[in-house]
Amino acid sequence: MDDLLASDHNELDPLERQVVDVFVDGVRVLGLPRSIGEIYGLLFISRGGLSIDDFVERLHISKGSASQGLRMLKNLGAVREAVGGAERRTYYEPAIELKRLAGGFIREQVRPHLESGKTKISHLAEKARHIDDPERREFLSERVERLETWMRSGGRVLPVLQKLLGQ
Amino acid sequence: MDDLLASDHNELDPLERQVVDVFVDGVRVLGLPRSIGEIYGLLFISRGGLSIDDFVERLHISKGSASQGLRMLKNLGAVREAVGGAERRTYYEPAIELKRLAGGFIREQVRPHLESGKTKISHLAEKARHIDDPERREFLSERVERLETWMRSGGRVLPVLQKLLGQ
DNA sequence: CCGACTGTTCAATTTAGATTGAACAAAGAT
DNA sequence: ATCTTTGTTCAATCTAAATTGAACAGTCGG
Repeated sequence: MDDLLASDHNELDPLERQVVDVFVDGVRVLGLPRSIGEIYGLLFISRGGLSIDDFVERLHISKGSASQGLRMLKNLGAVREAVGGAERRTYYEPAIELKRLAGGFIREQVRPHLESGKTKISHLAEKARHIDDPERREFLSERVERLETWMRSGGRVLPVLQKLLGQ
Repeated sequence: MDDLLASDHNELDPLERQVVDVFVDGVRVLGLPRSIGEIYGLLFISRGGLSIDDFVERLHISKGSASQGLRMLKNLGAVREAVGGAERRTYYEPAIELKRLAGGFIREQVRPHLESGKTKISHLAEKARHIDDPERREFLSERVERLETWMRSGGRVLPVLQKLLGQ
């Protein structure tokens, strides 16, 4: 609307760059793509909301990357669309409560794997039960049972984790 | 020593394959390479120790992969060399206590990142303190402080995690 | 209705990092 | 001493996944 002819030297200043890098590192540990870290990191040290084009210009990433990254971050509950703006353009704000971030990650990335793992393992348990050779059956059943114990431990740990991270 | 002319159809049977796949999935969630999951998975459902060539033959991976994978697994405390063998060849056995596995992963993969993160963030905090514009300084300091809080939470959670996973 | 603006999609490309395999080192066996 | 057996190293290669960007869909303004 205003600032026609916006000049294009919106480079990240050194401090911003460093914060973004911290998040890039952070998400890599979690197995998420770098762009996710960059986008969330930039949001995290910016006052007010940012639009897609802000990410494109300041991080030098493509519009496609920004769009997909923001979608994932929304799914993780790490980002929300700013409300109330009478604008057409949508602005994004970061969720900055660790509890919420951890919760989203657990819900979207951890639980699904845990669940599918449990399923596969219970199929394994069934198969193991029908092995002919008794020695082999016993051994494999014991190991599969151990896997089941692990999964249960995992399931029990997650809620505690979430509770502990809510301060 | 014996079995000269060992025939080479040591294919994984379906149940073994499935167990290995569970571990392949598992390690991917943890951000570790597939070969790590294959090697550990095969050990996990095998009685007695396995040698490097067992992994090469049965998993169809290269000797290099097996060697590097076993090294990483040793560092993680997930695998140990079998003792007592009068053999030249070294045999490997899996550690199957979840507590030990989780402990190794936390020690080798999580803590280092957490520590380096803490360092970077305390540098950031220092930098933020010297920003001229008071509004910007206040905002950035608050955000960096929040990062420090996150790191502390992370640090506090790990021991609890380890305790909970020890049954 | 048309044109400008905003955001999404997905096939093609790029890239990070996992895997390979040949050369090498170490340590027995003969 | 030489050959064999076992395991490691690391530059080259391969591959899975992230990123790009052009085409597309939707929507608002005039």
